[in-house]
Amino acid sequence: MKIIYMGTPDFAVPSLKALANSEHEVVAVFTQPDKPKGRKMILTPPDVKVCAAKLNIPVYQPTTFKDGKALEIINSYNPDVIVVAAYGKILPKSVLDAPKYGCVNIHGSLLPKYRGAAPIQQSVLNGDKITGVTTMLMDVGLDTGDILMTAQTEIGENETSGELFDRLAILGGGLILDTLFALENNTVTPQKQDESKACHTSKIDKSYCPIDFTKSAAEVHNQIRGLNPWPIATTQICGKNIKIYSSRLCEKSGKSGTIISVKPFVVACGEGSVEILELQPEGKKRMSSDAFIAGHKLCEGDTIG
RNA sequence: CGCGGGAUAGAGCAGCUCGGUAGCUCGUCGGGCUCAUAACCCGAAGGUCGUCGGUUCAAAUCCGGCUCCCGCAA
Repeated sequence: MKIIYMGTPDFAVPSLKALANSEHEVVAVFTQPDKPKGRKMILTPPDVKVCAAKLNIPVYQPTTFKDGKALEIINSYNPDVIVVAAYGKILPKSVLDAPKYGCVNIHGSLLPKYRGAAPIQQSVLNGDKITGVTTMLMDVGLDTGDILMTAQTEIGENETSGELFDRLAILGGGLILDTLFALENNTVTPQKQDESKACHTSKIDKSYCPIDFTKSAAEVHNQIRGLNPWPIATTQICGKNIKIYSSRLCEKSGKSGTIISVKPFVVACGEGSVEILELQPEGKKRMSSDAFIAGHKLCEGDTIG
C-alpha cells in the first residue's frame, strides 16, 4: 500500500520504521513544525522528522490543515491509507476521507479507555496492571473511531511511563502492520467503541508533580514512575526542590513524610512507605539516593515534603 | 543579554564572608572481630580545588575572562 505517515515524537518512530521496512511504501511523512526546546530554546526537529530524513522520505510540516494546502499535497500522493501516531494535530474530515482506506490511528491504550492526550502516563499513574495499543479508523471525534485491532501487555510493578512508552511503541509497530494486512485483505471488522466505558485523559503538566506523602505508598509510587521521564515527581528536602526519578514500594510504615530509614532511603506515606532510589536536587545532577545521603546529614525521623 | 544554582579524591558534600597544613560521609584496598553480614573496630591509598589570567610574601578562598553541568521560566 502507499502510505502517508503522520506522527511527531519518539513514540511514533518505531511504527514509521516498521512500515518503511515492510512491503508497503511510505511515500510521505507529516510531522509538527520544529520547535524551540531546552534552556537555550534551540530549534529542534521532531524525532519523526529525523527518522524520515534518514529513510529518505519527504517530510511536510504544515502549521495548519485549514487552508487546504496540506490536502492538496496529500492528494498528490494518492495514498491508500494515512497512518497517524501521536501526531498532535486534529485532522479535518476532508483529510480523513482522502485515502482509499481512510486514516488509521495508533493509540497508546486499550480504547475506549484513556482517549486523548496522555494515555500511557495515565495508565501508569492509575496503577493499571494491563494496557496496550489500539488501531482504529479515525473519525472527526477525539479517539472515537471504530476499533480495528488491539494488542495487550502487562505493566510491570516498577515500570516507568518512559519504559512503557518504548514497549508500546514497538508493539504498535507490529500492530499497524497486522492491521494494514487485515484491511487490505478485508479480514477485519471495525468495532464501535462502547461509549459507556469511554474516558478521557488530559495532558500531563507540572501541576501533577508535587508528591503528597499522606497518600498511600502505592499512589506515591505510581506518581513517581508515571511522571518519569517527564515531568518528574517532586518534593522538598531541606527547603530545596528535589525531583524523584524512581522508587520502590517498602513494607515499613510510619508517620507520613518522615524518613524511616536512611541506609536505604525510605520515606513513610499515608499507608506503607516508599524507598527512593534516584533523585535530583535543583541545580545538581541526577544521583542515587545513596550518593545524596552521603553528602547530606539526614536522620531517621526527619520529615520531607 | 529571561531568572537562578553549581564545578574540591571514584561518588555525594563542607571549607570561600574573614586569604595561611585539603576536611566530612560513602566507596575502594589492607588488617581485625564475628557462625555470619549491607554490621562493628584499626589502618592505607587516592585531589595540579573546571580552565586562563590578575592581586598578594601567600589564593580552593579575593578580582576579571572562558568552558562545561543543572534547576526554573518558556
